[in-house]
Amino acid sequence: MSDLLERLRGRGWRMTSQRRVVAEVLEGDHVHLTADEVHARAAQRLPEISRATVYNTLGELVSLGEVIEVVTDGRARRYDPNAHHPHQHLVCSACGTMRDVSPTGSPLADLPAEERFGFTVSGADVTYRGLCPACIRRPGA
Amino acid sequence: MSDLLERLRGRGWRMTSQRRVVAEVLEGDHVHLTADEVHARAAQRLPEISRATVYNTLGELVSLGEVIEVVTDGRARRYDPNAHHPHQHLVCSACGTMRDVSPTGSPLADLPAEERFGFTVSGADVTYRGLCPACIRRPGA
DNA sequence: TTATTGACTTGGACTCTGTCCATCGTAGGA
DNA sequence: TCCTACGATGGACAGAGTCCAAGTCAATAA
Repeated sequence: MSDLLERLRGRGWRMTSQRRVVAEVLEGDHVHLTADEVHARAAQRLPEISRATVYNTLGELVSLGEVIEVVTDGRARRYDPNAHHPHQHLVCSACGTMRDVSPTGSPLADLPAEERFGFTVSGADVTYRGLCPACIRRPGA
Repeated sequence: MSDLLERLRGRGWRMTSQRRVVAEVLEGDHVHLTADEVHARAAQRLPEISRATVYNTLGELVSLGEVIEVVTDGRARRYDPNAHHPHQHLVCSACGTMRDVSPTGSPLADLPAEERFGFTVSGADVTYRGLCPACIRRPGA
C-alpha cells in the first residue's frame, strides 16, 4: 500500500475500493488531473465507480490536505497530489500543459504591509504562463 | 463619456446602449464583478439586456485588453477593468472579497532557468490569500 | 464466522456558468 | 431618410459540480 493510503487509513479513513482507486490514480509527479480525468482512469480499474464518488473523494483528499485543488482557467479544477512540498505552477498558454516549479524566494515577502489592506495574508499562489517547448516549435501555436 | 468609451469608439467599436451600459458598470477601482453581477447591474439601467450580450461584450473588452479576466476559484470568472496598471490580487478566503495589490519586485525574477523546463515564460499571476478585516473580526469565519 | 450499523456509493435530477445559433433590430454611413 | 452589416436577443445546449434518497458494504463486536 502506498504512503498516501497508509496515512489515510491511519487517520481513520474507511478504506473502500473506490477510494483506493482514486488515491492510486493520483500518484506521481506533475500530475494535474481534472475530476473527469480521474473518473475516467479510475473507471478503467473499477468500471462502476460513479462521478459523485470521485467528486466526494477528491473533496475529502483536499480537506485532509493530501491533494491541492488548482485553478488556472475558468474550466475544470485540477487535482495535484504534490501537497507536501510547497510549489507553484507553470502553465502553457497554448496547450494547457502544467509543471510544478519551485521559485526562489517567497511571493509573500513582496507584499508590503501598506498593500495588505488590513488582511491577514497566509499564502500566495503563483501561476507562471508561457509556451512549452512543443508549442514553441509548433508554428502558429 | 468616459475614457474607456472614448477609447473604444476610437477603435471603431460600434456604440450601442448595451455596450455603453456594460462598460459603465465596470468603472471604478477594485471592481471584480462576475458576468452575472455585471448583467444584474446593467439590467437596472437597461432591463431588457440579455445575458448573451453581456457575455459577448465582456469577451470583446477582454480581447481588446480593456478588461482582465480573473479566476480565483472554480466558480464564475471575474472581470477587472484595471487593465492598464499591472497588479496582482488579494482574496479573502472566507468571503471572497478581492483587492488589487502591487507587490514589489517581479515574480518572474524568482523563476530560475532550471525551473523553466524549456518554457518561454511571459508572465505570472499571483493570488494572495488570507482573511479580510471584517472576517478576522467575525468569530468562526 | 456472522450480525450489525453507520458510513460510503450510486445514479439521476438539479444548479450554475458559459456558449451557440437563428432571427430580429438598429447604428452609422451613403 | 434609407440600407445594411453588425450587434442584440432568448432559448437551447453543454460542461462542471452539487445534492439527495435509497442501496451497499467495511469494520467492529459478539
